[in-house]
Amino acid sequence: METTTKTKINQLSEYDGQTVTLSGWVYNTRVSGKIAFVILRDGTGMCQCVFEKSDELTEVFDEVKKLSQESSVEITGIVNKEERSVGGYEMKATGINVVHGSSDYPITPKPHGIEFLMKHRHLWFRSKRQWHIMRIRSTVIDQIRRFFNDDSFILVDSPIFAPAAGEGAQTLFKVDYFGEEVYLAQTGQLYLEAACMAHGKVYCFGPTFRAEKSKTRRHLTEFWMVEPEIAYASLSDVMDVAENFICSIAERVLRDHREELIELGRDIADLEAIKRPFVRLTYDQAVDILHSDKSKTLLENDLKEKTARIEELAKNIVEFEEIAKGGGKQWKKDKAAADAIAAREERSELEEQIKNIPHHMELAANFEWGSDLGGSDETIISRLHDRPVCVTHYPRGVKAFYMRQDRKNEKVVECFDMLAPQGFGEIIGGSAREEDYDRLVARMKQEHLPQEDYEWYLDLRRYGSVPHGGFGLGVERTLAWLCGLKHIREAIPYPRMMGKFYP
RNA sequence: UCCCCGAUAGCUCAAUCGGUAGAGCGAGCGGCUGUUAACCGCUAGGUCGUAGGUUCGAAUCCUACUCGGGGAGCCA
Repeated sequence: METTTKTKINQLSEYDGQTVTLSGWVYNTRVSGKIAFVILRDGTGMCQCVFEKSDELTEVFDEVKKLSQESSVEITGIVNKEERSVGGYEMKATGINVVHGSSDYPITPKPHGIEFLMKHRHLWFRSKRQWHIMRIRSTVIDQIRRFFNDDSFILVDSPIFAPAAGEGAQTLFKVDYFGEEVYLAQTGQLYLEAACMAHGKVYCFGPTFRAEKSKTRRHLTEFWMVEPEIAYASLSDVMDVAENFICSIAERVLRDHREELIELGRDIADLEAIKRPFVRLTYDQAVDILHSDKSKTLLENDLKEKTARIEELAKNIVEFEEIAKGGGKQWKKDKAAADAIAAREERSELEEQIKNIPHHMELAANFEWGSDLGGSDETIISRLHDRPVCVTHYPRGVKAFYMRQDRKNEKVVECFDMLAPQGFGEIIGGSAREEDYDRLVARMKQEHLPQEDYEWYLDLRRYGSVPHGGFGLGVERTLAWLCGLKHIREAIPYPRMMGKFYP
């Protein structure tokens, strides 16, 4: 094969009419008697390469006919604008070099089950949907760094091996550290507070580990968290930063990935609504909402809507199955069968949700001041709003020892949880930190924390203590929310969940 | 820790009341010059998750176990 200019698929518009070479992998092929279409992907996009059989190209054509999915190839041809083709450009191919012929690629263009896909995560990346998600993840992470770097935050990463267990030791992973017991960190915050007193504005960004025995669509045992910490900041200062931060991520993703979001089925209008001011509620107000008719009505309507939807689905399923079993085009039958499966899945999901609604109503109605908001309570609050909601000033007892006691109401602390809208739930948790030595020590005693393990932390209150605060944002939950993913496992390259660590 | 659902061809799923194991995709072969999950014809492909039990007969019923999915609690 002749060598020509090498280029990438996302650069093709610059080479209209020219002969170039693309290097990539075969995504799909459609071969007819004398014409063959090869969808090539090269990491930057997809391009349809068209091979027409002619006397000069007989050998090439025969080779193309045998191409299998995910073979790696270099294809040379003339670039031309083509409305019928996916990216707007296609290639009239004249030559092909098969770098490596693949055979029996496991992931076909037809649907697969989640267990199978997870076992093939290393290959699943190549599929279109996963490809979009990973690109958006990369942008989100870039924007996270950019936001803080542009605002003069200093990156100070915290250790992953952490000595003291602190609160919630049962959710930490134990590690043997040369014969001593240490834990995988579940936050870098305490370390960051120290760095904050040196640099003023700092952040850390890395993986974090939770040994929670949760098997749900919202949980990972290993996930990424970014945590900023700011000196001389009040709770409201910290919330301002958090709100600007979320807006900047939403804007950036909308700017750079509108097409991908649409392909993922995300409602763009929902994301465009992510504008300041966000809603701020105190815990007391949130509790009032839970007790109010508004919550009751929401859930009652929910019950009605879901019940109606189930009836609709039942009808659809019958129709789909009739089409699938009856005569007609095979592809129509295939589609109907696939639709029937999807409808069944949606139905069983709705049934599960309906089953939980009475329980959620009860939880909300009987919610007692002093306990933490549960998942269903958060869902109610966030569903009542079309932009993120910050719930502030939780009771002291349900929050961590380092959170700043409200001087006007000592029963609560100056903290906030940011809930993503439309029922998605918590993506940020943050607070002002207790800067007063005596109050902090008293609180540690209440929690039975061994003071000797925290002497270094208390030093921060001994030498030039100032009001300060920060928050932590879960990258995967944020990405899942932005992309409208049903399950968090798609938001991280190699998900680690309870009982799952392959590949 | 608790509750619900599932396991049949490489993949996704069928199999009516307990009566000889089926289809599509993928693979192989053949056909087709504009396909978009292409299409059409043919071929190969099975220890019905494991171990017991009921029965003349079990993919189907019962029990236990294993693995997977979802949810509760807990959490970002």
